[in-house]
Amino acid sequence: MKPILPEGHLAAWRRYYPSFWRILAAIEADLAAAGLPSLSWYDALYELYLAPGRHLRMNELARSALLSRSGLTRLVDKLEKEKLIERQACPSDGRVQHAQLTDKGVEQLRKMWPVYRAGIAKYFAAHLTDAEAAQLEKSLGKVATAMEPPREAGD
Amino acid sequence: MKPILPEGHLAAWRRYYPSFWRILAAIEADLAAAGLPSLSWYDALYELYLAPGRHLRMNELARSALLSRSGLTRLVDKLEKEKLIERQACPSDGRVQHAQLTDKGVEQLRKMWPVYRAGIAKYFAAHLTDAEAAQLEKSLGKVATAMEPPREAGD
DNA sequence: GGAAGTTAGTTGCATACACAACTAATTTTA
DNA sequence: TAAAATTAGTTGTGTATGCAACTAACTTCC
Repeated sequence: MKPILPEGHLAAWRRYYPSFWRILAAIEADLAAAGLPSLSWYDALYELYLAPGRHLRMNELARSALLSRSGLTRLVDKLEKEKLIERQACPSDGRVQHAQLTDKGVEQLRKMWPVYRAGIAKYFAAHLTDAEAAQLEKSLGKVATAMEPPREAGD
Repeated sequence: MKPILPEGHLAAWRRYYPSFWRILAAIEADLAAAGLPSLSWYDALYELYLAPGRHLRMNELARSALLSRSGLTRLVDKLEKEKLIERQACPSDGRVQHAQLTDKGVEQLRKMWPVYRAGIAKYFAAHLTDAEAAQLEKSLGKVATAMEPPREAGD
């Protein structure tokens, strides 16, 4: 097996990988220090916030929030207990549950965003020029798009 | 709180974040499918491989391998049980343990690398031109360098 | 040199997550 | 329409990880 992995690309990966982990840990620490829940809560709430009607099926939410379905079930349990979302049975398909963002959920997003934004600014954006950010967005956009539909069947 | 986070930088973050998670999940799946251990094993073994004498203190290894000290202790337990590393008491300081890479550990790295490399190539590098990879390396290098010493005391 | 403080590593405990097995509901097939 | 296959979500179980508390060893300070 000899895949095409030029030195320069490997060097990029060797920056990409640890930078992400360290930024993530720093942001999580900031959230925890502010008495706020973790980024996985934010991700799920934010995906619902973006969705039309502010609701998604569990399956869709799992995909957007980068979780397995079982992981999503547990996360939704916690979010529902905090009344940040509500489970709603789908009238047209008895198997489907919708996760519906509540006003309290929107409020939680508003509380978390300043801390999250500050973390992105401090740990990530502060080190990039406008041009670099634009270039990064373009390059990683291609990567992200390619990975987007995490189907199991071969491409 | 109004940190400097221009739109373009936020857009870059919104690509960076999910692209990383998805690539990581794909690579981990490939490793598991090949009957190999996870990336955290690779990271730890590789850091030891790079270190002079192929050994590091637990503390140093925890930092390089992006783990908490307790997490590292548990990981080293497992690596040692597989004889991929050995714990060695430091002669000059009785508190210190060194993790020493064994030949079997080097062998494990050699088994994992082709799968890991193929994942990097397929999920990451394939979508980037040489110029983009170079630019990414430079930009994320600045980010990574800034995050590098994860000290707890305020900057 | 001995008490107090610091440092390195480990262990107890709690949490977050994935995979596989399960249940229930829908769709397909004959 | 009844059986088989598929799909959505949940639950059982195992694993990885972090934080806080702990132990042991070194350093500092008087």
